[in-house]
Amino acid sequence: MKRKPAEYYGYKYDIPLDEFFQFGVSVDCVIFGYKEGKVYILLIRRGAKPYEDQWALPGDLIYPKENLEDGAKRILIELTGLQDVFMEQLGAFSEVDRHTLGRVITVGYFAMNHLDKFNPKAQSWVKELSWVELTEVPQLAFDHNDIYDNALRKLRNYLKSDKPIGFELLPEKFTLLEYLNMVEYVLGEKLDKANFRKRLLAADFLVPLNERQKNVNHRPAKLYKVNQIKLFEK
Amino acid sequence: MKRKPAEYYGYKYDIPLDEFFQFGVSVDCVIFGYKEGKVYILLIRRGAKPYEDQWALPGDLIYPKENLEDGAKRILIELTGLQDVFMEQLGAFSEVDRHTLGRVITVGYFAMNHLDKFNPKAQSWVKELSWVELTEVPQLAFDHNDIYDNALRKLRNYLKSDKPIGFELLPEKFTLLEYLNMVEYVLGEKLDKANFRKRLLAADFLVPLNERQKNVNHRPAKLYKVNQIKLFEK
DNA sequence: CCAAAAGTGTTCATTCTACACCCATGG
DNA sequence: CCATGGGTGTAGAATGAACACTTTTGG
Repeated sequence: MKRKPAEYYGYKYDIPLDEFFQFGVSVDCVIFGYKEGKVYILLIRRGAKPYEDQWALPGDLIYPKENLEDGAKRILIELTGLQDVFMEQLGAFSEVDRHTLGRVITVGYFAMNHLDKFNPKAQSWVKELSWVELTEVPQLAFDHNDIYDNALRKLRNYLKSDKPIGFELLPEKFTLLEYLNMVEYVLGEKLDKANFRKRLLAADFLVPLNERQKNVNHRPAKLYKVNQIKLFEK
Repeated sequence: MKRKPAEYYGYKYDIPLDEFFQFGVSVDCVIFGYKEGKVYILLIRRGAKPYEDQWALPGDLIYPKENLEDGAKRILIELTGLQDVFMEQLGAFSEVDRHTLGRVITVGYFAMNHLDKFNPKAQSWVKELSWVELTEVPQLAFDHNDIYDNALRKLRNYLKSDKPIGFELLPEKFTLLEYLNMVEYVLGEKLDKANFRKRLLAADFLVPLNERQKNVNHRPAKLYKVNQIKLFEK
């Protein structure tokens, strides 16, 4: 995109206008995944400087003709093949010295899905890719721990809220207890089973299926799925 | 900030790395102000292209060595003289064609204060400055209406939440009814006076003063101030 | 029959809501 | 005395927390 000289626009800055246009912009994604009772985030081992070989959130510079959301979706698809996933912006992180490559502002994104569907594939620019349990998240490159903390806070708020977005983490069919266990895992606290069931069913986001668990050595639980429409209305 | 050549970092992009570093980054502030029962936001009439002469949120490109928060504070101080005001990030707005000057990503900021203290002063780059009632916000330049909508939603959530941040809007000493009227104005709905008082006082954010209204032709109301410490703890 | 998890019911305390009513001041 | 807003009390409904209990399956 060619720019006209600063005088045209009437700007009067104390440094040349060009120096304002030297920022890089990146997105970094906190991708939560759930499988068999545990919640993970997707981390990469960096294959490029700076912080080469260190663990980091998956992220990338966005292209000159790309907006942030498309950038975030691109990363998600490249690494996981996932499309049409719940995604939300976390905010911008902009400390002057956060990136050694130059002045780079990053915007965090938050995504959720269950892990049953896919095998993440490392791209050329990534040395290693791994789902890491929430309790095991190591020190990360850049300010990525800040971004992660932000995302975890948001996830917890969602799980506690009237609009339990956390369903996105579960497989299509799930039991109420499976959902409860996931919530307890993320919140790090025990909740009352009976009250949890009642509140959840009263909220009317779930549709009971004519299906039950199989091959369990106890009374099989009823399976539910999400009523996407009701969830969206809230 | 000088950058090393792309090869040094091991990046392999399909376009030269320099093209990633041509973004401008700006902040735009939604500054809420309260006076005598009404809530306003501060708007400027632009003195530079693009959108010259149109109404817009006050904002500016951030400097190469400045982070977003400092940029937002700078704008607030330049236009209003206000320092140490409650501020919060709203998120990034990044549509590719949102700015004709070049590729500019903007980050919205949210601030609140009461208007009794100060007279905003237009800077050289601003043709006109005005406090506009919430109900009268016109069409704005760029995507500024989106940013404003976002901010208003946030303000409403705050006023409804357990942590009523809206105190920032009020003068140092205020009556409960004054606060109620402000909340009703912003939410656009009537609330029950008795229940509002009870909930507010139970939340324990307010300190009653040994002072009452003067020269009113009805029973004078007790004045309160905010217990900043309690508010911070929540 | 037992173990284990599914699922229900009941009680009590707390909070919310609606609304009636009394109080203090200026004029 | 009245008008005006300030300020309180209460009853009933709704919600939430704690916990005991019943049900259904596999083995």
